[in-house]
Amino acid sequence: MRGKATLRDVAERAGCSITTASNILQGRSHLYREDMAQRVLRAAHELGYRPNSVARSLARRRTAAIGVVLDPHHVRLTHNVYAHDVLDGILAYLEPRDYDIRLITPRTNDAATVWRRIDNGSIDGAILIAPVMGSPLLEWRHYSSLPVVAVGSTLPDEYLLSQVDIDNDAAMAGLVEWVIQQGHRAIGFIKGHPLHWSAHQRERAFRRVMMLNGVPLREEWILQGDYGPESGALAASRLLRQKEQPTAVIAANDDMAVGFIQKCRELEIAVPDTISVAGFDDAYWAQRVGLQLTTIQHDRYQVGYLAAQMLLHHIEMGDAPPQRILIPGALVVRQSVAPAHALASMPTLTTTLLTEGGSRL
Amino acid sequence: MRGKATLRDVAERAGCSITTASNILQGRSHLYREDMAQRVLRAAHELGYRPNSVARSLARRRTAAIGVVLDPHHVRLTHNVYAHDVLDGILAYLEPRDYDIRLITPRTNDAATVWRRIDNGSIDGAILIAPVMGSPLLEWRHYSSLPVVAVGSTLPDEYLLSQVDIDNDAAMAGLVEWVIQQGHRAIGFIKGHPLHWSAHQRERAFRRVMMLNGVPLREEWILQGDYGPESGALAASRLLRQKEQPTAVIAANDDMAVGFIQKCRELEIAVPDTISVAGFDDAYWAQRVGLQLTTIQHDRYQVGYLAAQMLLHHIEMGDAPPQRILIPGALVVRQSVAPAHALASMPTLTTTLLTEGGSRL
DNA sequence: TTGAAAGCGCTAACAT
DNA sequence: ATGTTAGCGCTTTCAA
Repeated sequence: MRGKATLRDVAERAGCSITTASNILQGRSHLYREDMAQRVLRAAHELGYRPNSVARSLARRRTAAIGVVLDPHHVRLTHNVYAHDVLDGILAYLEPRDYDIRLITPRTNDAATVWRRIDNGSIDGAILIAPVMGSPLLEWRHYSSLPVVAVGSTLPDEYLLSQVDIDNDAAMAGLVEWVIQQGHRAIGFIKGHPLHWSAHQRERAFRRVMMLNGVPLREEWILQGDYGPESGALAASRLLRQKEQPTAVIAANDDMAVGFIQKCRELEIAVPDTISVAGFDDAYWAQRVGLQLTTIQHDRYQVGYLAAQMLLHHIEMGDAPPQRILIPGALVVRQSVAPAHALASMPTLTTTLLTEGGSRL
Repeated sequence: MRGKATLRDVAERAGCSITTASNILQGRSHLYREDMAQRVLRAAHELGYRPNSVARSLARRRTAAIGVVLDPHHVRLTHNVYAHDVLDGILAYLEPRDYDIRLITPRTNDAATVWRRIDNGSIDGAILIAPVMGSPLLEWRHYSSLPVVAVGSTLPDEYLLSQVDIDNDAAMAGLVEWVIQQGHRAIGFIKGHPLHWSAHQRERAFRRVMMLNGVPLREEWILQGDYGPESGALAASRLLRQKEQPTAVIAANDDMAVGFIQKCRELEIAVPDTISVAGFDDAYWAQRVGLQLTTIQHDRYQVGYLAAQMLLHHIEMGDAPPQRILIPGALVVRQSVAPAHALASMPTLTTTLLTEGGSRL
């Protein structure tokens, strides 16, 4: 009963060679006589035989395991809402395919150390979760020949890294456009963490769409944040202290938007009546805690799912060229953004949207 | 440079036997002459040698990896706030000790299948995350001889399972007592998911303390929930439709409390003015989204950390007898519970508490 | 239709 | 102070 029986035991009990037992247990019974197959199968069952995956990996030279590596920058998994959903998607794809998942959370920035941990022969490939700028994970090519896919960071082509991510640029562009169409001309922005590519991509989209629409960019309304709720609150106190204030603020993610709104409440500034606030990410809680945040929703689960699929593809194909998949987001209109003036005319939308399910931009 | 160099290559280049190379690379250089050690180390470095952990595991008969197994009942990791924190604690303990973590999320309830996946020789022990009643994970003893620690479920002794959990009973008792001391005599309760031991433990504590204090238990105010926010909302609509209503409601967790409060807002019932609501768990968002939930805080991270520690202990000690660690919670008084009547006298507290940091009960 | 033999890359007695 | 040898449990040619 106990995980002790080896293939040799099975073979002995079935009265055959180890090879035979191995073949039959791997489903190649058609090579043998019916009764031989039966004997082996029965012996294995009676002994409660379970193949030792370590030995198998060694012999096969593949482990049927992949690594999920969290960038050391993201100290705790917990507060990384992004990672959970992605992880779920990864698991959903890999579990039925009998792949094992190793969770790797390096605590150092030394690339050699990091990669020694990752590529120690125990996995066939790795998914890198949201590598930030300067991350040791990006030095991949120097230290490893493992197939690798990055998720949660849309990296410049130079990195030659396969990646799956949400389309930050398009989604933010859609959001900004929509806010402008709500009649706002005085719009602030709270930037994400400067080490995240997504922060820059979202900001760039914001600036571009503002300019394209001839809406003046006021640098004093563009504040640095770090994707954390506190930084949103801080931005609020900074912004709301200024003499002139925007009628709407777009935060580069929901956490900051929530922090911002909290601070507004403390200061007794009405959202969205006095100031509109939009977020980005559709974080789990943002929708259910009475904030009614207007935001961008995207399918992080899908990101993980596709990344796993892509990785397996790379593992099988050998050295396929790097690919990039960007998944579109959807604008979710709730109640944290109001039209700029009651008098403003409602312009025609150029993007499709729903009032609470979300649709593709 | 590429993960190809084997120990044999190193030995060859250093001009020594494989054994020598192995010993030196494992830190036993004191057995050899200074220059031998240097030669080996240099050869290894030049070749970019990295030991193959699979081969090492096979030879050593231990893998230096542990499994973290999520009960199949918890479909998605994502929505299991509990799991994140625990996982963080586990990682924090194991990562520095050079243990690998395998994440296992069985999708079936067939115990044989589940355990075939878990105990396939690739881990030295497992941490079972919140096994529910009837979980295949609990059939452990029939299928595996792996050291195992359960977290997030305080199981009856019969299971002979080592476990680390929060002290549901004591914490809920403290909370209920405190609510009563706020002057409430009409108190409702929303139960957790019936398959969770914690749900029963929390309910039992509620009932006990109510009786002990001579506060009448009204069954129509004790509603079934399932730990999800929607079930809290549902309970609210059911409860608030009744002719007589409690002045306070204790939910078996924060998610349900949040759902409850949301529904109250929809129905324009003031919390805590008309009805007080207390939660349990101190979920990440409950504190920051303007709910100001009075709740029980506990250190889930610590649970994970201690569980990992306990597991390693079991792995080293062989078959130590099962242990149980219960971590106390702390009452966190925020603003979702008000005194029952302005006129009620403030009773002396029998538990220590803080108004926003929380302290041990 | 079956089995012998040679590994996979490393460790660990046990020599020398 | 260093090397020889025998595995760990399984897969996989290659023969028979």
